[in-house]
Amino acid sequence: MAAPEKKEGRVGLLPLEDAVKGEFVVRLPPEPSGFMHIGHAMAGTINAVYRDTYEGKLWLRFEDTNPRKVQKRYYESFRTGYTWMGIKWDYEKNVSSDIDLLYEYVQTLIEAGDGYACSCPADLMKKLRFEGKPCEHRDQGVEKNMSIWDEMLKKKHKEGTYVIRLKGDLASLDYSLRDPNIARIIDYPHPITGDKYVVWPTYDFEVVVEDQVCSVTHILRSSEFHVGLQDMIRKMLGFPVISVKQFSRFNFKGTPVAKRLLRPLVEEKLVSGWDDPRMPTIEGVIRRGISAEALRQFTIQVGYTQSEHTFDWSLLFSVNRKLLDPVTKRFYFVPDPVKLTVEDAPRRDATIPFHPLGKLGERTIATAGQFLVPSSDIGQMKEGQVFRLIELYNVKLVSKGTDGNAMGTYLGDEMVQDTRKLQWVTPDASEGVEVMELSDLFREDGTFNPESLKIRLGVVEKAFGSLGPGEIVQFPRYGFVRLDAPGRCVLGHN
RNA sequence: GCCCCGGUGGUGUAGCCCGGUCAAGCAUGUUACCCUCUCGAGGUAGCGACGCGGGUUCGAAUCCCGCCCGGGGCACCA
Repeated sequence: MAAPEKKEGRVGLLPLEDAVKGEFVVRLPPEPSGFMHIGHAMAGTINAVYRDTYEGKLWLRFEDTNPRKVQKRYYESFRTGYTWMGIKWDYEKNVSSDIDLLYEYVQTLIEAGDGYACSCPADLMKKLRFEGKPCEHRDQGVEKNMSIWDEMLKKKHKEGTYVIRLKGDLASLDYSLRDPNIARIIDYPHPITGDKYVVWPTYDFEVVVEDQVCSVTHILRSSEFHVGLQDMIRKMLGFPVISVKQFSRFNFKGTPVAKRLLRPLVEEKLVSGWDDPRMPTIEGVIRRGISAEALRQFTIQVGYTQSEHTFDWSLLFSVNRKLLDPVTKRFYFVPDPVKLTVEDAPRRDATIPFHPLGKLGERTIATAGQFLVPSSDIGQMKEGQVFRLIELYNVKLVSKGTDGNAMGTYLGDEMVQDTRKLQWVTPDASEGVEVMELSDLFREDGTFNPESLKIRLGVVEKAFGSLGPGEIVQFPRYGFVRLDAPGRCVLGHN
């Protein structure tokens, strides 16, 4: 009888039923108003993976239509972030470079009687929209609208005085369709275009035009935008329908991505900066020791859905660990060390491979009975107990000692079953190191977790000093760490 | 208040469109054992879920209705 087949889970992202190979265009639409974060990276991965599967093209398009929010350094954050992720985009543009084109579409709508200039105060308009009533400007005529529009472009009106609205559907139960704003005056220098423009298109209008201009065939992005409104605008402009697939935000437990929550942490110096390893920014993720490949594989594994979700970091860590395990060197790190003197110890030069499979080279450590070992191990043992110094020899604990001076006696080289094994360093071939131990930035109740960073002091073997910043190794019996700066590591996970 | 979208174990998902093969798969987590000179990796086994209530049906995680809960939208933000 044949054994029952083992079922497999989903492998890769679900296919897009309406995608055609070779005729597939997607886009990454970041607003350069903050540093790129892990959610951008995951959404970018999804788009890039589909681009590859359907042999299409990928746009990197900066949605920089609010000069008050946009900053130059953030454009670069996304470029370097996507590059780090291994995401290659086929085309790049800034929406701010298409302003004249966008003006033409605004004008077309006004001329067609679909748009009008409105000077109602925001709160009045809000009230009217809520009640479904037209404002006094709605039917003032194309000529009047055109002359105001011209004046707006000629900078004759101040910010906050006039906007261009669409004649939407005042009766719609979807309130966002009730005469939405498509262009407004923002008198503030733009990092790219300077003070050339003061009239700026709003997102929902601009994105519809840009997707058409970029020949986008599929929209795959997180779900904080209104499909209905964009469809309405698309229809008014005579653009074909585009396939939209929305997915909800990628949240990680204890690590929100919202700038509103993160900025105070930076400003109040509760974290070291936007690149603090506890932060969800790409810089933070890198410092945590997560590899781009791990993030990529993780994204494909979890996929995307429309339901709310909060990933446990352990899901990502597991992927990261499996990628790291076969390629990282092992170095002995002793947290909270205590001295151990082994009596009658033979002088021994221990040659130990950097990896259990022996493929990453080896180092030799000279020993003479003096060691540093973890205080927690000594604390947990009883006097008289036998343990083993890994790759070296057995020791019988004679005395735990007071003030961190344990004593032991040499008990042979032969491996003994079921003995505790301790990593060790020698006092004269080791150096101090501090390790940043991380946990959730925010507690369950949404407040900052002051315990989110703990500094563990310890000593690491001399050979570790040959590594450069950015390298990731495993400290056996402790975890995978990334060398952050000389003398400082970040514990990514165990 | 109104509109839209969701609710599968501790966590993330597959299945739902086209009802039976689902006494619900995979991953993560956790427990035990094996392996390993790491508390890592690998192996084996166990644990653990269809939001609630009705209905249709021989049969519902899948279809219908009501309820509850969560998220998003209703900006001169994106």
